[in-house]
Amino acid sequence: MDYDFLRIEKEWQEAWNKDSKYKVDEVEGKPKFYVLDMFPYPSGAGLHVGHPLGYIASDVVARYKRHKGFNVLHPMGFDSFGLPAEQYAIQTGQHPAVTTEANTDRYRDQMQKIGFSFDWSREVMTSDPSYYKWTQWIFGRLFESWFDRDAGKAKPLNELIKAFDANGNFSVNPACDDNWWEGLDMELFPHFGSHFAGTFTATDWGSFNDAQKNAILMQFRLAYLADSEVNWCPELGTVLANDEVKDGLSERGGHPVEKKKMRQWMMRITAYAERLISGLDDLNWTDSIKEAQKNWVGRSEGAIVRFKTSFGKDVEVFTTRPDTIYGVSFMVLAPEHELVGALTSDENRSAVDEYIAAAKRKSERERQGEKEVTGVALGGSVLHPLTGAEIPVYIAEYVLAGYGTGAIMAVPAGDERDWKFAKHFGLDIPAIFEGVDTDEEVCVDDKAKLIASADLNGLTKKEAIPAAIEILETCGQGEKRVNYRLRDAVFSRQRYWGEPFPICYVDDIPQLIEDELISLPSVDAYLPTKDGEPPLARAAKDDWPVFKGDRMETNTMPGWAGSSWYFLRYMDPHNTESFCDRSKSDYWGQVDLYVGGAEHTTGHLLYSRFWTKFLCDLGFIGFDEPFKTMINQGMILGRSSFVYRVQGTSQFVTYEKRKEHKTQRLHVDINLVENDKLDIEGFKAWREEYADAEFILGDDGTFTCGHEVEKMSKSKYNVQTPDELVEKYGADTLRCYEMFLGPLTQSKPWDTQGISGVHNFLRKTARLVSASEEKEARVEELRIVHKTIDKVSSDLERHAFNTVVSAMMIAVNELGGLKEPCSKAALKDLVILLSPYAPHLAEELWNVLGGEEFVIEAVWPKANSQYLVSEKVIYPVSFNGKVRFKLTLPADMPADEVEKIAREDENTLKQMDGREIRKVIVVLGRIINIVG
RNA sequence: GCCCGGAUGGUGGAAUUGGUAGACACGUCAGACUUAAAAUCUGAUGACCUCACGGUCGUGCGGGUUCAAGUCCCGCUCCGGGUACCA
Repeated sequence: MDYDFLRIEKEWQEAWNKDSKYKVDEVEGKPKFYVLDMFPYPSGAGLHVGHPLGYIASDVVARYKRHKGFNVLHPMGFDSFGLPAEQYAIQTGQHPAVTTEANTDRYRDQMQKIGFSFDWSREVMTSDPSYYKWTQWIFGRLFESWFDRDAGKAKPLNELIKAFDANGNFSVNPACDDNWWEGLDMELFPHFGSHFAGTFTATDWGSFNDAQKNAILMQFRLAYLADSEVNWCPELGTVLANDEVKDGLSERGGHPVEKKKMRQWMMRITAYAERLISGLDDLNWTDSIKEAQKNWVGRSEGAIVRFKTSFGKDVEVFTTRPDTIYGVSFMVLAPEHELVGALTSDENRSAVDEYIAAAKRKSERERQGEKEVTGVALGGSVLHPLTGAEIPVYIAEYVLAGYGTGAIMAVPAGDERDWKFAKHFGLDIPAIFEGVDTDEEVCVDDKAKLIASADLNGLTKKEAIPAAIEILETCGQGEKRVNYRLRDAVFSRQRYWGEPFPICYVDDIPQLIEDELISLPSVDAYLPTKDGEPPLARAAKDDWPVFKGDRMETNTMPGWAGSSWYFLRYMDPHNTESFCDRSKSDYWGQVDLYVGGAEHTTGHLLYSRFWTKFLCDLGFIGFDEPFKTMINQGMILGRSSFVYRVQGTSQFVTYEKRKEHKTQRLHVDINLVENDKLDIEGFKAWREEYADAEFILGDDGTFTCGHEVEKMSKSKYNVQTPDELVEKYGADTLRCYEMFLGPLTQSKPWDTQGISGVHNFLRKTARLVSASEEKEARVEELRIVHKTIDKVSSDLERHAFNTVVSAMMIAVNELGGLKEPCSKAALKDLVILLSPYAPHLAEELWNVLGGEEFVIEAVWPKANSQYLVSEKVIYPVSFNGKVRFKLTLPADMPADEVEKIAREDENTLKQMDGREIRKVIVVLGRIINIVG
């Protein structure tokens, strides 16, 4: 039988579609399994072979779980809001929705050709109004909620208002910024004065007008407005991400970028900091991802310490080592710290200003990477809270404004960086550790006992920390504090192609527009306005589908808004009454297996967890972690091919002889190369300049290309799309090959050299089946098949996708090596094993073997242990660990008998050569080791 | 700088709990079939020494534990990813 994969794949895809084989519904009583893939952004370039890697793995699992009797939810959709479509719209004027649709069509088509078992009836698209209506709705819930620190969960805002009505803010503990009242516009509260410290009574609250109440409530909402510093590029009229800024200029166009405070929507993810850490415990994720998330949240325990100044304002520092407070000899502020100006003396001012300006020009990254010790003294000083000593104040890049309080107390004796700083500037290093000469080296020993530290003398770090905090609390100069690195997330974007906010303003007070879809208004251009307003500001009142209040919010939501909850929408994609009916989310529950890249560790995965926890707190769903088990697939790198041109000529020299000439290495399109041999005619036709190329061939008359593993990119001509491979070898081959390449989690080069081996395996399988006969299965066939069932099943359970393919290859080789043709009965089980990997061929072969219905619905075979045990064991006999010969013995022979036979074997006598056997180790069924 | 991965033949990789290192596949070489080619099939293929039998070395490097180490421990090197000098 010829393996006509094109016909087979087309036919069976049509057959499955006709019967809607992959459409699922909730079935009470049937166990569910939810397999989710990374949400793709449909770019104009289409899928390349790296994309399907994870999709194939998840599809294999989905199919396997169906065979095992699970009701499998395996959906696909598109994260279709995004910058490239907007960029294209700016250039061409074409509405991004048009581009997006064309791109999603291409993606869908490509995926369908690979034969994924997605339930396409559940497809969602974040840019579809019927989807983003619910993204807006979730935003609305966040806007109308606060986080109760005492209860550790989010609650509706009206509960907070009730509490304010009853007791002011004395009996509630809502999550908010430190010194939240500093975020208020004090002009709104003329009667508060400068001593207002954030407490108000029920009477106060009752006396507030709407604007005042709103301003206060804004400090506690989970979605709130605040001034946030951004990279503003006036020329582009837009805000840039950190990595879009290089040396203070925009990467695109090289325009100046300035720091600017802008009123932005924010998400209070910090309220969930603790739960984002503790929730990791129950997840089946790799330790490295959990670690990265923990580090990102960055919990550290320590204390706030206040240092007095001469002008009445304290400088607060956060420290994890309050025990070393008597070792403080100077203080360092971030260059951006608000008190820098007040602490700077006149004679130091110009040096300070210069340092600040230099720091400002550097990106955050550059500042972090700086190894040199830099800083400058302000001239001013603060008072030590316990000793009253004058502490000089510096600014330095290594102190970041965004972490802690943006100020540190420096203890050079006990901190590496502070020590280097002190040495560099010749500052005091007070000795505070017993027996350590901290003038010579910094002390990092946690067991070191404190000296010269008053009441803390003789204590170790562990004992002294609580003691120090107590001292500070007693004198009112500080208190215990848990600090997080995590910052609230900016949720506004000055873009067109994103979700509009369901917000309008009345007298500058934001109002939530409930129960109405705010779809994107049409605009005349997708650029910011001349005044730097976002593109939506171009829409006139009539352009808006809904226009309320004085003006509409003109920012849009960021890319992660829609992708933070898509896994929920898949459960109930067409619901017009709710984002997802509770009965559906109760049935499908958490995602049982998520296959995605590690690049989303600190973005998408954190935001999804945040939204899931929030929706759970309000009772909209019944679980508070989205992804129970996660596998992170590795990157697929490209394998570039090169030709060598003799310099200054149009002569090209084959790889082996390239050193005989002075050559230039040029990328050549990998489509013109097979097994490193160049298609010379194709090469000549590739580009006009090569039409007259001459070739210095190898001794075998062929032209060999060089190669290198690089990132896949258009400019390197090494992009491999799945389409060509599907056409050339078939989807089943592509699927098997991507799995066969190696462990899913590892990055690896894409190299089509090995694909023929996998294709061959499928062809051999087809041949084996077509040669099979209707007869009873023989024991030797059953041994092979059942061994394979056992191996494939256990490998799939531990997600070892690559070794499954090897195991099936071995089975086919062994069955093919038998003297007689195989029985159809034995092959049927094998074809079921094959079906998750090569569903089309499996379906075809199942049909040939006379299988009932569809193979994709067949019950997964069970390995019969009767065929797994063998009567004999081949023992390798080693001497001092080196294998010398083999002994075939009955499998049930007891250890002492095995040892006896091994001792007496003539090979043993020969190996020992008269020496005495000191010891014999027998591991039953495994190995014999003789020590002598 | 810090954190997390990784390093096994010419290549991708296998070795699941410390127990025969190199499964499976590619590539290469040789052979069969063929007028020839393609396709297919068979065999060889870690390095070195040896006609052979056989032996020595061998999982990035240096040590260690063990009857036995790719696997465990200590110290390095190089590569990849993440990143925030996190006080």
